[in-house]
Parts: sequence; C-alpha cells; structure tokens
Amino acid sequence: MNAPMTLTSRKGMTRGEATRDRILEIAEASVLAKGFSNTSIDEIIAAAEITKSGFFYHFRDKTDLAKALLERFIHDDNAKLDAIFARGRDLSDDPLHGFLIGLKLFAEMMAELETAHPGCMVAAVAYHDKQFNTEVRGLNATAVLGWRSRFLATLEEIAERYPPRAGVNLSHLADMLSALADGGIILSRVLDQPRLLSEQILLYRTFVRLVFLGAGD
Amino acid sequence: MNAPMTLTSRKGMTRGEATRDRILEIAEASVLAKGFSNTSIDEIIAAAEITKSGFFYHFRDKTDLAKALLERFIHDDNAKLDAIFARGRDLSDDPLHGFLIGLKLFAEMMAELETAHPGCMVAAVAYHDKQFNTEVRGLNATAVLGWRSRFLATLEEIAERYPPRAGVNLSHLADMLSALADGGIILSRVLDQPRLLSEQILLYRTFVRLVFLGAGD
DNA sequence: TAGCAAACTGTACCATTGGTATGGTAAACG
DNA sequence: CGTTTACCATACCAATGGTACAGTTTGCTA
Repeated sequence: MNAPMTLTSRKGMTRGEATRDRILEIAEASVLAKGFSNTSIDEIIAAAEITKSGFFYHFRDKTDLAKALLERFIHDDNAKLDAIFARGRDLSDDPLHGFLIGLKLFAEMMAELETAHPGCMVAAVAYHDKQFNTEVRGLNATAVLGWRSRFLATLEEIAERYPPRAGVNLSHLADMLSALADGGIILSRVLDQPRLLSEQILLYRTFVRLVFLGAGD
Repeated sequence: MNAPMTLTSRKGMTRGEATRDRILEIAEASVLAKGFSNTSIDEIIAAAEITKSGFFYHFRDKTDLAKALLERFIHDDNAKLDAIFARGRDLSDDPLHGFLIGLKLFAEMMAELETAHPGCMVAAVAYHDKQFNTEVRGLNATAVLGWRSRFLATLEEIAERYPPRAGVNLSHLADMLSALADGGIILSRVLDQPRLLSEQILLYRTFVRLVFLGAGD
C-alpha cells in the first residue's frame, strides 16, 4: 500500500495546482463549446465539485480566468505547432518541403478533430475585447505575433533557397496562415463543415508551392 | 411650415419603423465595439431614449435583436459587395481582370475604414452560438453560403477562359476569401493593425493571379 | 507532533442584467 | 369615433458575477 494518495494528479502537483488545473480543464471545454460569456461560474464549480469561495480563491474574477485560459491555450498550441513542424523538418532536409510536409500534417490534424475541434481561444476572446483589461489583450497579441514570427522565420529560410515571386511579402504570407486558421474555424463552425478548415490549410499549402516553386499540386 | 413632422426619419418611415431602426443603429455600434453579450439592453434603451417596454415591443428578446442585427448586416454587406464587384466588372470586359479590380477596390475599402472598421457581425456571433436558436444559426450560415456562391460563380466564369492550375478547387478558393476576411478582421483587432486586413485581401488577389495566370504581381 | 500556511467550505449578501406582467395612454388612421 | 400602433410606468423575478468574512481541513515543516 502506498502512503495515502490524495486526489492531486500525478507529477508533483500540489493540491492547489491540481484544483486550479481541473477548473481550467472544465472551463476550457465549456468556453470552446458555448462561448466565454455563456459559461457561468456556477456551472464550472458544480462540475469541479468546489464552492464559489474555492473558485475565487484561485481566480480574482472571471477575467482572470480568461487570462489563465488564454495562457494555457497559447502554451499548448505552441507545443503542438512545434511538434508538427519539427516533424516536417525531420522528414526533409529541404526547408520548403519540410514546411509543406508540416502543413499537410497540420491539415490532417485539423481534419481528425472531426466534430467540434477545439476552436481557437484567441478568436473566442477577440470579440469580447473591451471587457478585458490590457493584460489579456496583450497576451492575445503575443500569441498572434508568436505565430507570425514562427512562420516568418521558416518562410525566410525557404526564400533563401527558393526566390519567391516578386510582390509576395513574406510577413503577410506568414500572417495569412494565422488568418486562414482563425477564419477557417469560424466558417467551419457556422456551416457545420468540419473539413473546411483543413481544406483551407491545404489551399494555403498550394499557394506556398506556387509562390516558391511556381508549380501547383 | 410643414405639417407637424414627428421624429420619424425621412422616407415614409412610420414612427415604429424609425424607433426600431434607431435601436438597431445603436445596438450595432455597441455590439461591434464591445461584443454582443457585453451590450446591455439598459444601455441601448438609454441611448435610444425609450423604456424597456418600448424595447420589448419591438424585439421579443435579446436573441431577436441579434437576429435583426444579422439580417441588417448581411443585407448591407451584400449591397456593398455587389457595388464593388459590379464596378470591377464595369471596368473590364474580362472576368478575371474584373475580379482582380474588384478585389483591389475591396482591399482599398477595408483600408479606408482605418480605426475600428465595422468588424464582421457573423464572426461576432459565431462563438456565441449555442445560445442562439437555429433560426439565427441558419441566417449565419446563409450569409456565408451567400459569399461562397457569389465568389464561386465569378471564379467559374473565370475558369472558362483561364484554365486554373490543377489541384485548385474553386469552391475552396471561394471560401478562402471569406475565411481570410473573417480571420483578417480578428488579427487586425488583436494586433491593432488596421491595414492587416487589406494586406490579406491583396495577398489573396496575388494567389488568384497565380492560379489563373501563373504570374504574380 | 505542534503549528502554521495553503486551500478550501459555508453563509449571507449585493448589483446588474435579461425578462415578464399588467395596466394605462398619446398618436395615427381608416 | 373607435381601433390599432407604439409606446410609458411600475413592479417584480431568476440568473449571474462578485464581495465579505468567519470557520475548517490538509499538508508540510520545524
């Protein structure tokens, strides 16, 4: 028999960290499914089996929760993108083809999350805006700028070997993937067509090929 | 002296229509600035100088207001797009070049709306979702499908004259403009970079050129 | 093992917000 | 002139975000 194992999840989480994590887990699912303002604190604490006081012990207010959700999402998102595009690079010595492979993996990942893919926290929060303090807006901007610099670095590396078509601004091309992902998620949701997002990623991939190789599919 | 002119706006609007219109005008501005759930009915009726009873005379509930806002937005949006792409067609006999001109006009229009462009009602509503009844979701979908069919028709006409690169699905290419517009608006807002949206439209334009002409800018 | 901080519970309370009910009234219109 | 339209006034209700504060349990540490 082990020493009394409390409900703290594995890996040296304190009780407090475990509870906080549970709250975030529950909140994230609800926010992505129903939107932030449509997710009530009462609902969260019921699911987490804690009291209101317990909730406000961990988060100053609902905005503080939003901030934590964003931080969490951005972290996970970056980890996923790192993994996907690192794998792409592993599979080819060439930066362009590595990127193209990464895009394909990305599209496949999006396609697999058939029903109600996790959506995008940033998009869920962007139209909430004025209600959030500058801190949260800053976080939001940081995430997007992270995507931009990530993809821009890759594109610049590619451009060294494959001169891009004149008139194509690499920074804009980097932003395009972010814009397409966010926009694609919205269209997917509104039309209830889960595949739409990955189709758009693949179309972006075609564009990248045309820009650097001058060849389509 | 005219006969006693009430506050009904010009053009044969009845008193009721004028009030309803005033409510929608005020609500739209607030929703686009602060989000839907962050716009309170109390706030609207204060600005419109009516009572709560007056508001609920015109709208069953807040969802009914959302529906009216969407209908209004979709109508105006379609009118704008009609005007822009019709003008593009006027300026060239060729469908491709007409479309390219239209895209440039579109980008210019987006760039002119410097600070806080009107955003996109559809995006503002998409993450609210579950709270809205099927009617509103249907409207939302109708709007997006409207864009798709609009652009798809144009692209198909172009494809008759200019065979597109293999592997480029025209329906997806049509959706791409919608996705880029919605996603571009989000990025614009989050980064506070109003020009980002029009840059993305122009990049889409470059893509279209590459697909049908095989030539960049 | 005592003690102290962290992590809560329990209870009570408050303001805002969306919404309902109900009765009355001024204006437009046929 | 009476009916319909377009409201106003008042009162009330439930859900929700949030505050206040006192008490209790848990777990580490000296």
